Amino acid sequence: MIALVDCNSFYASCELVFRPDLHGRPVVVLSNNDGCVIAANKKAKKLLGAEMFQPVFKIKKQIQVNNVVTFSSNYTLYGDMSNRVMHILQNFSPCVEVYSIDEAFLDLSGINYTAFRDYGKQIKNTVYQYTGLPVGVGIAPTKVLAKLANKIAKKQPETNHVYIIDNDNKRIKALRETKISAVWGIGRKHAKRLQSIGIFTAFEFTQLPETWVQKNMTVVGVRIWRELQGAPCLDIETQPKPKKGIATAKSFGKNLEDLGLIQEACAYYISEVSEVLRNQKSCAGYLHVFLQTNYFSKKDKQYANGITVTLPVPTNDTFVLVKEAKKALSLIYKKGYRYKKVGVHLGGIIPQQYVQGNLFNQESNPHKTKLLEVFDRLNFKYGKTTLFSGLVGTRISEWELIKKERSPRYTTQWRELLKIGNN
DNA sequence: TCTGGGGTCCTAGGACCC
DNA sequence: TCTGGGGTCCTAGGACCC
Repeated sequence: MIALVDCNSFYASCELVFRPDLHGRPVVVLSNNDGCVIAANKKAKKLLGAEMFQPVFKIKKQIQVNNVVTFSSNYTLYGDMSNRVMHILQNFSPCVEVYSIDEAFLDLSGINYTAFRDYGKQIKNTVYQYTGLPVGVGIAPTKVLAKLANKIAKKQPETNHVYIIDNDNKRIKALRETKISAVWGIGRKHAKRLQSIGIFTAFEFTQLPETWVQKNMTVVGVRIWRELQGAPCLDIETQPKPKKGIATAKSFGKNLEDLGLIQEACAYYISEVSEVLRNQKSCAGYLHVFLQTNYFSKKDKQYANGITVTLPVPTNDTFVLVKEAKKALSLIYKKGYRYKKVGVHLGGIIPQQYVQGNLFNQESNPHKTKLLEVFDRLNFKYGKTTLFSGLVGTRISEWELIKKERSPRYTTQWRELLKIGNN
């Protein structure tokens, strides 16, 4: 059996842990640049309804009228809280797959099936006791069914946030009650397609012939189809696979026209992604850079372009990558536009130890490798921008995103520790 | 005025190899 | 009428996830 543990309204819950004064109030968390709502607690979902994931300016009124508390996103906090949760879960199974920032699959083989209910409760209670975060637990024979069980645990209060599918009656019942669009792995397109041929529930989907599913939804669909019938096709992946691409692209706080500033933002993103690259001990073979104007704007002239640079030798050296990125950017930059976003993407990623030099390039410089190690260590210990390349510049506030209402980084910065009392 | 960001997997088709 | 057969690699596009 497999358990899926999922934190409820994760971002909003993280904020509430440190703001008990807000309990019972509607709370939402906003995207980068405070543009859209990306998370909401139950209360806020109820009040804002389907409108929820709209851009903020469109639902400003409802937010005010309903007295909704808004937070800018604080990924440092969410990331750290997530790590704590995942650590706790390791105590409940030697085989844990961290599936996303707020959910994990646990292999429960070896646990007696009569004990699942207690075990699920224990997981839920322990996570809550240690972190203050509420979770739901779904237990079933396959991943897709565990996802489904988790959904039921969340929706039906009488389950007390733990639901188990451990026999065929329960499985069929769950399938009948689940809309096809709510099945994990079936997105908008396939849902529409299925509905058009009269398939509305997960159960009806399982009644389709396998050949139809294979033909119209490829092997991906077949796996879901089988898993819904209780046949496991998806393994639990304990070891995170090294990333095949690492990207970052963010809107600016305001539109930029000046190439120099855009290059500095780009250099900053490069230092972020190359750090990730070094962390997983890989090198990138190519670099893609793109920039674009604000495509929502009706009055601005529009322009978007991107360029891919193959690196002479795969590298994870921030300085080399920044230099290449800046050069590339100057090739696609056109004067006279108001740019909204720049992005970088590292690809062609291979393990560090497989990097081959080429005839015209020196082997990498050992001093430089040491230097980058020191970079990463200091920035890990004292915060992201303790040490940075001069190519990034010091005008970050000119392009940085707006985060008006970011909460303190309670758990990772000494200066931002939660204070209790008046002094 | 204001509109998120970062990933994965699969398939088909083209270009190429011997 | 019949025109070889078996591969790999790369890319673009589509679908999905959180």
